[in-house]
Amino acid sequence: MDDEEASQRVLDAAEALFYERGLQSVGIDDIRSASGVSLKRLYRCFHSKQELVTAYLDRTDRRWRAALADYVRSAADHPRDAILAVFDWLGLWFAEPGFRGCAFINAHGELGEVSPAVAAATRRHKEALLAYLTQLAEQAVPGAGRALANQLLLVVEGSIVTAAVHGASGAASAGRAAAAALLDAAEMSRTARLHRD
Amino acid sequence: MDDEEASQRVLDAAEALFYERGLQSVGIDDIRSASGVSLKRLYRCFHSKQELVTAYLDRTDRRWRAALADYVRSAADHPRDAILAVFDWLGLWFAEPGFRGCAFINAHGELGEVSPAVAAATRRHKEALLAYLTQLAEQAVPGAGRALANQLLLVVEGSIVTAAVHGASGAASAGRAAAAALLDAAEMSRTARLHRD
DNA sequence: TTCCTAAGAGAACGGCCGTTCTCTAGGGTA
DNA sequence: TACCCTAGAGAACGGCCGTTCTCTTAGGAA
Repeated sequence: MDDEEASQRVLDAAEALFYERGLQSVGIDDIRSASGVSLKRLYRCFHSKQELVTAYLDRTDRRWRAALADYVRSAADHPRDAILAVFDWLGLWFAEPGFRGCAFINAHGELGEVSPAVAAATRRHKEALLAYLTQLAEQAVPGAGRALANQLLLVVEGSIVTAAVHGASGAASAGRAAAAALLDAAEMSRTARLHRD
Repeated sequence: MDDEEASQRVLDAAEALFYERGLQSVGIDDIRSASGVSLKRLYRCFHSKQELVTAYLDRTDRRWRAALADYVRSAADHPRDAILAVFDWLGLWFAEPGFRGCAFINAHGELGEVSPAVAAATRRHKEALLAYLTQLAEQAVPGAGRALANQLLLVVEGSIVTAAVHGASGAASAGRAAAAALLDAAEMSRTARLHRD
């Protein structure tokens, strides 16, 4: 086993444990025994727990956003459907066993004030999500994308949090319904704007 | 200083520290020195850290919901305004120095899987919030309160999370705009329903 | 004043955690 | 075979944390 594979194994174990139990509740030794990588090699690949946390958050960010974009791309042809497909994907995610909300919101709530690295990773993730939603919203309602995306972001975050606390039931479909209503409102105000000018 | 006053001081210190830094980052000794209450008395008033965490969450729940309801009651006369006033109050809260999101979402993200007491307190708080929103929504759009409240809850949670991560800017006003659009949609579908029947 | 109670201060204890160090064993090379 | 390098296992270390215990001191009752 070379360092590359060891890093992957460590990161896989860290992801599972950090996401399930939180950052501080998981010790390096838990990750060591779950990954089967020796402590010496673990510390050669990741120089500290902090570095491992950062790597966990970064990889989760990339994978999560890629999975969302892949689903939306393959599930929707029209811009409006793309936005609704976001909530379909959320529903699938919420129903996965072991779903426990947004890794970034959880990490931020736990260590956002204590660890600047965690706060920065969370901000990056949410800004990238907002940028993606803005792109979808701008395609659906040209000229109103920014404002609509800001609202959609709230609904997405709210769905995730509510699903995490209450269980999956209904959070995704309520989010989808809300998104549809917000889309309608944005489209209506756009046509009104066009008629006025 | 009697036990009653000591309990209050301890709870005040615990609230400030837990909310700012999270549950696990704050030690009993931090609370002891911040409150000026001796360790012996502290453990007489609260038999463990867990009990103190629970007391902190319970008091925060009561105070937070009372502050929201008081503001809404005094700021709005009509049901629709009451719902919008929720977001005005959120905007004031977000702007407070030291705002760091929802104490329950933070606690749940940190210890929701590890501590059943934290998970239960979070669920109670969010259910009470949903009940309150349902009551407001039912007054605003009779017959559609439940569905509207589910959507409003998502927007409220999303606003809080977004304000915590991104800073206060805009989360409350975007939430207010989204709530207005959702209210409009619910009212429109209600009048359509009335006309049809 | 003398005794008793209770409270405060903080030492002590057991345990865990992140990180480093040591010791041992094994595999490649001459 | 003899040597060296590396990696793994896990002990060791320093530090913190929740909780309990001890010692001292002050105040009230007789």
